[in-house]
Amino acid sequence: MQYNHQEIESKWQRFWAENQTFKASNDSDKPKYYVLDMFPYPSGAGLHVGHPLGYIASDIYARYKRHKGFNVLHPQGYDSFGLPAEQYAIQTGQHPAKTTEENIATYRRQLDQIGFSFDWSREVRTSNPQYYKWTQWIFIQLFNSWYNKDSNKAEDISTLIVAFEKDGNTTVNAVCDEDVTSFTAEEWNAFSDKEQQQILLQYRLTFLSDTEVNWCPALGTVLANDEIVNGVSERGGHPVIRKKMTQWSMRISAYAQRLLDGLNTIDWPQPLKDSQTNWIGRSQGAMVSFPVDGHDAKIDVFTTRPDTIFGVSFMTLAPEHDLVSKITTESQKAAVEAYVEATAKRSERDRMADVKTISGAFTGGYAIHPFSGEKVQIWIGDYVLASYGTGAVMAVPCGDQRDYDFAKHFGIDIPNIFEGVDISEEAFADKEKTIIANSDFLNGLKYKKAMKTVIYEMEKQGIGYGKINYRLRDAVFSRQRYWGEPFPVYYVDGMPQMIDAEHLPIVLPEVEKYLPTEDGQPPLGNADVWAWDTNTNTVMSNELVISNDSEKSDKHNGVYPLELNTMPGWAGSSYYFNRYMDPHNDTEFASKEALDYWKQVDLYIGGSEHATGHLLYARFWQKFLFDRGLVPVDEFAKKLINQGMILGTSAIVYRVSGSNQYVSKGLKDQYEIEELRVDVNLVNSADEIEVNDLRNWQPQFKDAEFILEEGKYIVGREVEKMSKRWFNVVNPDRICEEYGADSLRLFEMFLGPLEQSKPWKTSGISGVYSFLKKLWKLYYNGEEFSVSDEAPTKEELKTLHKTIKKVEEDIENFSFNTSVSTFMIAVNELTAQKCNKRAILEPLLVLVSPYAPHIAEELWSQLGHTTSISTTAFPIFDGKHLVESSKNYPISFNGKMRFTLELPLDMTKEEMEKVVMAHEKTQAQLQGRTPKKVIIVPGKIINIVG
RNA sequence: GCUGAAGUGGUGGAAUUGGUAGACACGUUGGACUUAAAAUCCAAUGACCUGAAAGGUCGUGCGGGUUCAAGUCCCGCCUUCAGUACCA
Repeated sequence: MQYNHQEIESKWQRFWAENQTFKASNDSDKPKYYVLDMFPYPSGAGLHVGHPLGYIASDIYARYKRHKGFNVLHPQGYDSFGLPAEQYAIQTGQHPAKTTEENIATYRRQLDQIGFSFDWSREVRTSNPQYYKWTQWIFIQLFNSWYNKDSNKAEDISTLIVAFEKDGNTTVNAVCDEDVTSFTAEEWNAFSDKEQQQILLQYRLTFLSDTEVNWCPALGTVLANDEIVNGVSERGGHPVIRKKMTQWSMRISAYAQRLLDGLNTIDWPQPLKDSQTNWIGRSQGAMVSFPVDGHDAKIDVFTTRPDTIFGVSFMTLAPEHDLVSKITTESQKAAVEAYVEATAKRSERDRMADVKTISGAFTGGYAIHPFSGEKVQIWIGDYVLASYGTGAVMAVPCGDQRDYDFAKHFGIDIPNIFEGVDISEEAFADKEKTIIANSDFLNGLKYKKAMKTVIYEMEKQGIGYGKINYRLRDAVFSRQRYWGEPFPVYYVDGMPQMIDAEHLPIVLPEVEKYLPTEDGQPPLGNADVWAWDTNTNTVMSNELVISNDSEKSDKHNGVYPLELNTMPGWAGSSYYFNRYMDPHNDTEFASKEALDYWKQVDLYIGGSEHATGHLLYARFWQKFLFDRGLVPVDEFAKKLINQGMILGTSAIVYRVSGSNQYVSKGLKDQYEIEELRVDVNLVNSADEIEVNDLRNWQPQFKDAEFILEEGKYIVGREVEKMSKRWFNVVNPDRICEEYGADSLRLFEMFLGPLEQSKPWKTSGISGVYSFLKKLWKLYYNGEEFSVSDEAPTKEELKTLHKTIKKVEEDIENFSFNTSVSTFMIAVNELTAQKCNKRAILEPLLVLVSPYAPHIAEELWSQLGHTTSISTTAFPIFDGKHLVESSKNYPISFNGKMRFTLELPLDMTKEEMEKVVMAHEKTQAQLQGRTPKKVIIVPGKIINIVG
């Protein structure tokens, strides 16, 4: 019988589904292991061969862990809210729920045909109301929490109210808005309810604020920093501008330090940790106040080099800084206003692209140096960013290159405060070599000592204080989109109110148009039924409640407007790993028992593109949930692996410019040509394309002429991202049909190291396919299935045992590519040995089964087993039979090489010592000296010591 | 500019972490089987010297170094990819 992958694979996929083979139990005596993939966004294009790479790797590991006796949780679901479904809805009027449903069905079919061991009974979908009920619930918990810097964790807002009632806000040490005003207990108690709510909003972990946001006019929504690439939107590449809007934000900045510290406790790839570290951007320094001459105002600046404060010769404000208009003198007004206007006109992108041009304007105002009392000029310049620090810098031209360039350009003084350093050409920024001079009480001090001294002095005189600044901004949480989680929020008198948890979920309403309303409100403004009735606690018609206008809404008997924004894409993905533990729980997002049992993800596999998005937000929510006692651990994933991308190999034809002639690759240099990408699926493994296939493919080739070389048309190749528009997408359906899922799985692993990006080349799959056929033939020597019960030979055992050893090591190290080679060697050796012995072939199947589960199950059942191979224990290497032929060992004496001996690899230490000793005795006799003692030490060299 | 990763045959990639470089696979070439093709099997395949073999020389981006021994360790360059970017 021939190896028939189609029959075998559909048979066992059905078997696994019917028997719920991979269903995980929340109650088991076995140790637990949680293997998680980043759940996919179900896009309309379906899966291409690049998508399953990480899933295959995690599936191999999950299956391996089951063989090793673990209770494995290996779930899958869909991150099903998102922009593409909504954009499709805008274009076609199709409801996003409908297209999402269809796309999920396609994904599920494609995933099933690859034979993953997912526990589908735990599937989650972020767009499912039963799921986003808990997204809304967590939002409410964030709203009801504040961050206590003394206990260094999030606490219930009620503890903050108690503190306010007792002492006002002067004694609490909280993370809050920067512009909170201080008040006493008496003042607090005298505030109106609305005033109190406004103040509390400045402390809550999710809060409303007028923030300058990244507004994308083309998409009609705000974008988070990580959704912008090079000044344009990540999706679609539309321009992005800065705009002030009232938005929900998440106080992730409260967790900046803990997000940094936590990185030391988790086994994540270093590059990913580095990019999170950079994103959080911790810098240590001081906050210093410079009074403004002649005004009742001061300029606060953050600096990492307070030790250089005596080198300050001017200050620079961001053009958007609040003080600019106030301090500008009459004579400078025209110049300053012109500069501010010019800066506002320049897009963020321009400003970023152009870092060379030095520009700025003098305000005419002066600040007073807090130590020396000297007057220093105040300038504005666009090299100072409004969004970082305080939007103002103290300029030390001798110690900072940008300040230096600015001073040189405008002819400002550059005083030197460093001992023995020439600053005539450039600034001097080497902290380690710094010795301070011309700086009063800091003279002669080195960097570290100067830092301590100056900060101490600042704090003593009330000029400033030591401070740690973070680049990490609070995350904007509102999106002007339809296809996202609605907020569980309504407004009374303009103040946000949370809907009681018992009334969740607040289900996304139907709308007729998915675009923003005419007056610029988010799409939910189009819903007819979108107001909150506090009498019945239900969503009702918003006919009466037209806007957030407080006067109107209050007149309507407790019916209030609901929040019109929806949550961003990362909301639902920030806790889904906890929901998998107990996905059908209707009273909690997961029960305490389930959370305590599974605790955290043991292995998480996904792409590195989520480094500063999902993976940072998820860590933030987990820490928050941990603080509030809702989860048992404060990092959600112990180990993480970034799988590399599988790239496409595009095919290129060359059109002779201005004609309908296409020239083969080898002759293209003789013409002036343009490159065109064509469907890779038309090209064979020799880069050859049939011109008739091309003619039929697209009308533009129909009447084309082809200039061939040796009768063939050869295409050019280019490795790039798999994408429909490059026509280089390879569909896994085709591969599964032609070669089978087991081949696809083996081949994706065989392509190269998991973490690396690598190009797909379908021609290479024949190697793994013929491996499977050879494996099959070990059991089917003729037409009939046959294995013998004879005792294996030493050679056969050697093959088996070295395979066990290597494959186990490989899986533990996630080197799945090399174990595929190991299987091939094993099959070739066993074929050569004509081995058909059960004692060898049965354990071999278990080794192969994580990689190629279908063929393994089939042969396993033909071997007479009635239970699934996935419940079988992984074979154990007995340590005895691994025998290599021999190897030359250099023998050294006092570190100098003396001679080499050929020793078999399976020798014990004692045996080796004997042989080497005998050799040494002979040598010593020949040389007429006394033999040295032989000691085998770990390592490659065998040492003889005197 | 900064941070990180990586440079090995025609190609993807191995190399027990300092011990016979190029495993395994693709591709190519030759052969067997076949009317033919597909499939399958066998052999060769880093470069150079020699008709071939035997044998030898050179070979892991470049230049040095450490070592009995370097793809692997150290120093200095070059190149590619990824992330980040006026962060005070």
